[in-house]
Amino acid sequence: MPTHYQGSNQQVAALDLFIKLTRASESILSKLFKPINDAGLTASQFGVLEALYHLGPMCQREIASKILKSTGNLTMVIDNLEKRQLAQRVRDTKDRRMITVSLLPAGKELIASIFPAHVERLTQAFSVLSTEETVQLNNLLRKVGHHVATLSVDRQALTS
Amino acid sequence: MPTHYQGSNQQVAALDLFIKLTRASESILSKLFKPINDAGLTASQFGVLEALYHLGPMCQREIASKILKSTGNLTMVIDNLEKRQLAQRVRDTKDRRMITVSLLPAGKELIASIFPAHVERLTQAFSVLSTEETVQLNNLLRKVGHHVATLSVDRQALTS
DNA sequence: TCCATATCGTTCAATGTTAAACTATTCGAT
DNA sequence: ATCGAATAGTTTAACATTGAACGATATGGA
Repeated sequence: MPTHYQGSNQQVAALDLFIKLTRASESILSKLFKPINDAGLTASQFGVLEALYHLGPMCQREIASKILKSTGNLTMVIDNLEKRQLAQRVRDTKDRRMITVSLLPAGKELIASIFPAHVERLTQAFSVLSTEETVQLNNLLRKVGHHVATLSVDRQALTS
Repeated sequence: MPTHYQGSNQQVAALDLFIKLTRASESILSKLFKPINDAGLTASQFGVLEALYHLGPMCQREIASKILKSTGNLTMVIDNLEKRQLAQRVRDTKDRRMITVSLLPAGKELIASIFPAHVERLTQAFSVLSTEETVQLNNLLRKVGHHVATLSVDRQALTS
């Protein structure tokens, strides 16, 4: 997948790295969620169930921030989980703006039955890396991630 | 962002790495495409225009394989580009099943005006890494990417 | 020539996704 | 106490995304 762009070496390297990063991520994601999709869950639904399973009941805004989605999106995803009796909404009595979402038995069973195999596949996927390489990758991603988070305001203003 | 899961060290490390990888990818993607969205293009539209810009006219199936999307999806994205006079469809006269998609002047101008700044932001994003670190990250991602691609058939059968 | 098969693109149904406008509720400052 | 600001969730419009079914076209072999 060569980059068809004539720029400086640094620019070509950045484009190349960007493509590799997103492709690796997408490739892992699609392979990983195939069995989950086959089990009848979308990635978003899985994300919500997993959050509720490991962190306990939460309001929708909390879930949204955990899985990095908009609250409007959460309304739809949880609608679909409710239709299938996998989760439930309970209006908070103290603060009636909030709705606490929790797993129903069917949802708990489902996520409990799916999650271990998911982790196993994930472990398999990264098993090609040595312990040291894992640490390296972790550090490099953290470095880039933090840097990009920093860029936001200044660069946004400069470049738009 | 701790992992709330009790598994083996290897499993916890894999989960952690997976989260970092996808978050880094998503974080870079969202920052990077913000200015492009502001310019009135979605990520998919940008992807199609960029492919046509750097690789020349192509049929929809080729575009789909370049940007890793389904052909059904391409129909919609190109519909939207056509509506805005950014690209055009031309039915192939030799093989009437195919449609060659090419840039219209407005599309060419738009992508030409957007792409350099895009590359610059990308370069900025990765500028936090040294040349050596860039090579490292590249190699690690290639390693994982290739391995995951390999897993497909066997694991899919085993785990579903 | 004719037919089975493959290929290209479209359509459909279902779900996801966001930003923005909106409703209901709460909270804080005066 | 009241009113303006903030917060939680919903709705809407527009676009994305896929898999599966489908129509049109091409191709190769009988």
